[in-house]
Amino acid sequence: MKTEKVDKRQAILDAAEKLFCETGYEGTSTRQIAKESGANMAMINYYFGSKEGVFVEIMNERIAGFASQLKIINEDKISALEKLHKVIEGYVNRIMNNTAFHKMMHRELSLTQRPEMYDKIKDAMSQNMQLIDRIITGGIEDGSFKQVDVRMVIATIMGTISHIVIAPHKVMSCSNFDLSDPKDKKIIKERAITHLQDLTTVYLTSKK
Amino acid sequence: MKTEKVDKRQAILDAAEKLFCETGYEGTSTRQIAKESGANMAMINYYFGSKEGVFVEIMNERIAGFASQLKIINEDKISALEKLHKVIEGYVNRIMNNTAFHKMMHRELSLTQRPEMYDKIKDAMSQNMQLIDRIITGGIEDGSFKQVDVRMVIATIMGTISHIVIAPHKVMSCSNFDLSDPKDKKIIKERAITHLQDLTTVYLTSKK
DNA sequence: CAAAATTAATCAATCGTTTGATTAATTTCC
DNA sequence: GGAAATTAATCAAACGATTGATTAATTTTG
Repeated sequence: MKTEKVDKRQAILDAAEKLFCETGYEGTSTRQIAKESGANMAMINYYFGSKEGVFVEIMNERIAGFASQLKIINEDKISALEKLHKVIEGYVNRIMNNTAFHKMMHRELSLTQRPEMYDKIKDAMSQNMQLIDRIITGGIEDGSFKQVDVRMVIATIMGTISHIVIAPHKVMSCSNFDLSDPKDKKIIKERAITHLQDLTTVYLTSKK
Repeated sequence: MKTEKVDKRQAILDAAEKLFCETGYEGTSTRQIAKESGANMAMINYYFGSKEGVFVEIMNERIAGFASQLKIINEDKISALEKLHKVIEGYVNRIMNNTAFHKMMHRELSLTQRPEMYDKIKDAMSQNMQLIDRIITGGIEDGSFKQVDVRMVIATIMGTISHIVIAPHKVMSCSNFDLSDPKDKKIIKERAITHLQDLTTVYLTSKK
């Protein structure tokens, strides 16, 4: 029995995601998607209505998966700093395990073309920021953190992670790291986590 | 005298840059560029050979302008921390005065399609990183900075700025900031500079 | 006038989508 | 249970529209 014939619908989604990540939405044709997935071109419209329908489906799936993971942390009975460290670890892992999609998300965020998508990504991002905001603000209020520009600290946490993913790897590190190599990815992940945890600890708990 | 008839060539470049920023390279047609610039379609190929020729021209101009500005700083006879603060200020100003182009650059960086462009952006970014690297490394060597993961600190500086520019503004700040409003832009710029200078100071010069 | 700039018209290629037909699977009915 | 009817999945071919590019003719300019 071959594993070949699984699900044409899913094959289209997989191929489309890969191509969208690599060459962008406008840069990917339905014919490429059809060829890459092994499906007939008509199947794209049959299942998803349109090319944009495929895109929306992909983004919705991914965003839903993203949102569900992080919320429990803020309810833990641990210190604000420990919460923040947990969020950093979770965030780094999530993004660096989905680098291609994360790039695509950022690309979409910098376009004005598909407002529906833009709003969806914005909302998802907004939720994450609010979560971190509440943790830091909580830490400030209970005196364990000093007074800081909370939104800027959030920009630093999220921005650092994004930059590591987006910037070319040979630029990031002096040696020849490669994020597609699982071994190197693990090393970079740990460096990122260590750095951000250290940075936030020093910055948020330093005296005066 | 009308300001109308200036330079068709430049009009094409201006229109193309605006459109490329708004809707991406693949998402912009030569006909749109022609209409927006008031030039005939054939003029695009007449002056630049091809659509990609226009794009390359725009990127080259911008990147050249970018690279020329920052190098003097490292030769100043000031402390490593002061150098770093100057770099941060210069970097924030440069990027936040060219948000549209910066978004486009990042978009291009996340695609695999135009290797020539990719390499060009990579090299420009690499130069900037090396500059910052030398400053921080210098500070560590002369004992004014503590031992840190230099490349990660750079990712934090650059990533923070990028995130402020790329992330939706209503998400960044609690109130309704708008980067296209010069007044709000100035406020955000100063917040960003203050934050990053404060952060690097605390982090790089903290004891232990 | 000659060179440069600009135009409208046109090109082949590709785009996303739709069509009508065919096969495979499922449900309905006697 | 088995023929008939219905639905779902798949296909090759073609659709009109748009793409980037080019032509040849015309206008502008020095």
